[in-house]
Amino acid sequence: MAEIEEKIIGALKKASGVEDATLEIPENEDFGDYSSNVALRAPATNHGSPRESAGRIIEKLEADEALLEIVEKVETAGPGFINFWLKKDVLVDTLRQIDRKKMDFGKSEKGKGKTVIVDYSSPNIAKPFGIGHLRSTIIGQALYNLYKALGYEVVGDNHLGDWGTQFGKLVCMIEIENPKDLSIGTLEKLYVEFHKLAEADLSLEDKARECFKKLEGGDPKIKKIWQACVDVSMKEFARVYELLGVKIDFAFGESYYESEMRQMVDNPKIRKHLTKGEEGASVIDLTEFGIKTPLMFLKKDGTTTYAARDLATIRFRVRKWDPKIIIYEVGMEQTLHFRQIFAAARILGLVESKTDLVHTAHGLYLAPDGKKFSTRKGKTIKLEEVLNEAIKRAEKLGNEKSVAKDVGIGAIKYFDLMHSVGSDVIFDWEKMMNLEGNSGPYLQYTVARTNSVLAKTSIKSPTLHGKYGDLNGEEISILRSLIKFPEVIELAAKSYSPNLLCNYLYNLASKYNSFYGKHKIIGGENEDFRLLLTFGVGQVLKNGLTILGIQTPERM
RNA sequence: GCCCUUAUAGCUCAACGGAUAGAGCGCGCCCCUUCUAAGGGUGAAAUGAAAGUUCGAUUCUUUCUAAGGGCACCA
Repeated sequence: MAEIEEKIIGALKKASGVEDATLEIPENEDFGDYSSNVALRAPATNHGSPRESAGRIIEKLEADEALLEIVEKVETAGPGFINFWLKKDVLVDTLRQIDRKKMDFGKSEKGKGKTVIVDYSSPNIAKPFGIGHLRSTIIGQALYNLYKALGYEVVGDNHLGDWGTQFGKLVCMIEIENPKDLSIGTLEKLYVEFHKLAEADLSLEDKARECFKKLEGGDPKIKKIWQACVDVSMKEFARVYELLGVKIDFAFGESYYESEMRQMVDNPKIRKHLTKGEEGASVIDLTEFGIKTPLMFLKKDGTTTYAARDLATIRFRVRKWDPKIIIYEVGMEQTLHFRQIFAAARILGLVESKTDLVHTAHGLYLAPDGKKFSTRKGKTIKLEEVLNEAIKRAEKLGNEKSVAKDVGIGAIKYFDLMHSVGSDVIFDWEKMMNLEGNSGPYLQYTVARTNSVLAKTSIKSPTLHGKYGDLNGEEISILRSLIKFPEVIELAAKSYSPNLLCNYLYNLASKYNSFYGKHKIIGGENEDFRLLLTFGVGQVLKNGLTILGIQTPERM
């Protein structure tokens, strides 16, 4: 736990004289529970070889009585690492803590009093909820939960794409084709149709912009069509969110910032930064931030851009929540856009330096040919189809309906989250629905397995009475994993990388399953201890999966 | 043309500048008279190329090659 780590670091600083001494958790368990490279890092302050100075540091550490209460042995290894092994009692004490804290094990108060805004999901109105929005929704929700676990005030905002020229395009097409119904399917067809026609008829783009200008000007007829599009889309999205089990605190959407934008344009402090670009648009120069492409604030016809809406959003959020961090869980194709937005926000003085602006820039789902899915050409995969297919496959394995839903959705979510945020993911039906190996269902299955073992005993909540015998390698290895759970949560949040939590949980589950296959729990030696260990593993897996937004069925 | 990102096993992905580069799928073999075989065990198999920084480089820097994304009136 964190206290333990701090104690060791404290002792290490005293013994080595290195002020910024750090500890790491070695991947290989032969190198102890914690490891430090202080002896390697500062050859200037030490004399002799790294191994020799490591030896001197260890001598001092071995005389540190406070340290010896928690550490069993300290050794030097390799080129001069100092490795620490924790006492068994300290490791076993983790189980008692898990038992005491239950769902709260792993949480902390580190973020108390600070607010984090997570901008995520943000689908576009009048387009189907595609596979492309899965990453933002799932990763965003995981980040939301991670920061919440660290005690932050967290605000989730679904920044709906419900404004802009795309509606001009749609209104245009609706006027041309005059369709009988405005279902999402029709809207999508019209959107694709527009781009097909616009290739031949260049005036169409201008016409769409005109329509958008009317919408921004408040034309009641066009506003009505717009509202109908929004309503139909929201109904569609609600169904997907329901399937995913995702609830987002707010959904202000881009249209919400209309008046905010007008205020900005009228504000002289902001106005003075706007210059006329080559073709008559109002732009903000960003060269002082090393960005050559100026940011377009207003188009030449005076209508607002996506960028203006994002800046207005920052202004609003800072005023309303005074956040420490604003996380934009948005794909990497918008990297330049956010670099511009963040720079412009500083230039316009919308946000102070105490607030971090973060763009996670996740990789995209690519079609099997390695290319981007295109909404303009209507080439997307609908998320709902993917989710329903996953549920169907889970049902085939003999699960009842509600369990099949948890398992199918769990598989999809885990597949998404296990990839490092930045890398592109090739969409593959088979891999995505994987129910075996390193997968969501593997983790869920392991939890169900611990439940099943515990259900076989008459004891309701296992406790450790008195002494426990010698621990075998598998047991120690599991304990070492369990103790690290809180640190993993912190690291995953800090680096905006839910995949680190996935790795950890998979590793823990696989250690437990290995132990399970090798040793008898009920009726075996150390039964009390093993039951408590089983309970601890189940609880930590459950806590971790909950943070990832994955359900854990009791049985499967 | 300019900018950003990526390159690891047959495939899909991991690896705070650290020690023997980990998994899953696929392939080979083994384990249900034992607590959930959606499991376990075991075998073969990888850092795009070349320099540099460092005690130590998959990780940092430079060049090259390849792929993906972006570059003002889409969001």
